[in-house]
Amino acid sequence: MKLTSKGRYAVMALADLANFNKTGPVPLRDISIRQGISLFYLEQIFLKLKKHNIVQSTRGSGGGYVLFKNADDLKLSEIFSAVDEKVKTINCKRESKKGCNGKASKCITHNLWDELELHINTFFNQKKLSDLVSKKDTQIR
Amino acid sequence: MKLTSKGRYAVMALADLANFNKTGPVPLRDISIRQGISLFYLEQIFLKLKKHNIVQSTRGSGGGYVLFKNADDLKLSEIFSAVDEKVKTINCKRESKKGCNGKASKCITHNLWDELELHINTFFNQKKLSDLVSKKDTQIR
DNA sequence: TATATACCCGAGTAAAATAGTCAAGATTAA
DNA sequence: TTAATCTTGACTATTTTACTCGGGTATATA
Ligand code: FES
Ligand code: FES
Repeated sequence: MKLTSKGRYAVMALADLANFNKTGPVPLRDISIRQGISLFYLEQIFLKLKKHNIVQSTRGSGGGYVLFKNADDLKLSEIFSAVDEKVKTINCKRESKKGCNGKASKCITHNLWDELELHINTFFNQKKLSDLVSKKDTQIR
Repeated sequence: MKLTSKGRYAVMALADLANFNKTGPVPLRDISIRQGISLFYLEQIFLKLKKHNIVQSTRGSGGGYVLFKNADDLKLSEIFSAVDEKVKTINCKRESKKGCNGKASKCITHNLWDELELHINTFFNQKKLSDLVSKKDTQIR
């Protein structure tokens, strides 16, 4: 049970972005250097973030990315779902109808994993990107 | 973020065991058939469970496994740790001292993942194997 | 307009983790 | 003895992950 680097990097990069985009678009190269994440990998990630309206882009020289909404309105669950970091604890082949192994009934552990998934998702739904941004910046405003 | 089948199977198999071991040792073959888990794979899993004193074994004909302690005393966290199903959300190379990428300071997301890990482990610490066992059996006693 | 900066996008690949298999043996009840 | 059952270590196939690459397009600015 672990996070993939895609999810971790996405949150990291967005937290970085939130810290630096007050002065304008932030290029990926800066984030790459500051956070030590491969530029190519970041490109992949930000493409998805853009498609899900989490960031906006400006092309060309002086361009980069900015957050689409305020950091206090951005839930971690949105970020994760944008980059396909899913919480997947159950094993049902067909999620809605049949249980594990194609049997019609649910297995003995099904409800447990369901609860677990709910428990984890609650965490991601409560946490906002702003919870990560350095206190200094938010206090100044 | 997902559970491995080792963790899922371990809990499944132990729940099955808890349901059937009142009459004596339960052979893996029965569990394998009832739960649809490969016998070979179960062998691997139960070896670990035995090493961690979660089950006891009896060899030979009529043998099998029984729970080492009561189902209400057995936390899911114990089961998971026995089969190496770890909750691992952070990326620190050296867990105790240095942060990600070998930098001395913690990265911007470190505390977040720490909280997440705690949140998940709380769930596993609260849940007991007995929470999975069918109500019928427990009501009879 | 030339040039550098930056995003855009689809493929491809190497390494790691996972899931599952197998063979040969030891112990015990009947 | 024989069949049932656990014991152990090693092996392999598959899947997932993490990352790389190449060849674009758009835009600012000198
Ligand atoms: S987890 Fe859904 S039926 Fe087993
Ligand atoms: S997760 Fe520990 S320093 Fe980044």
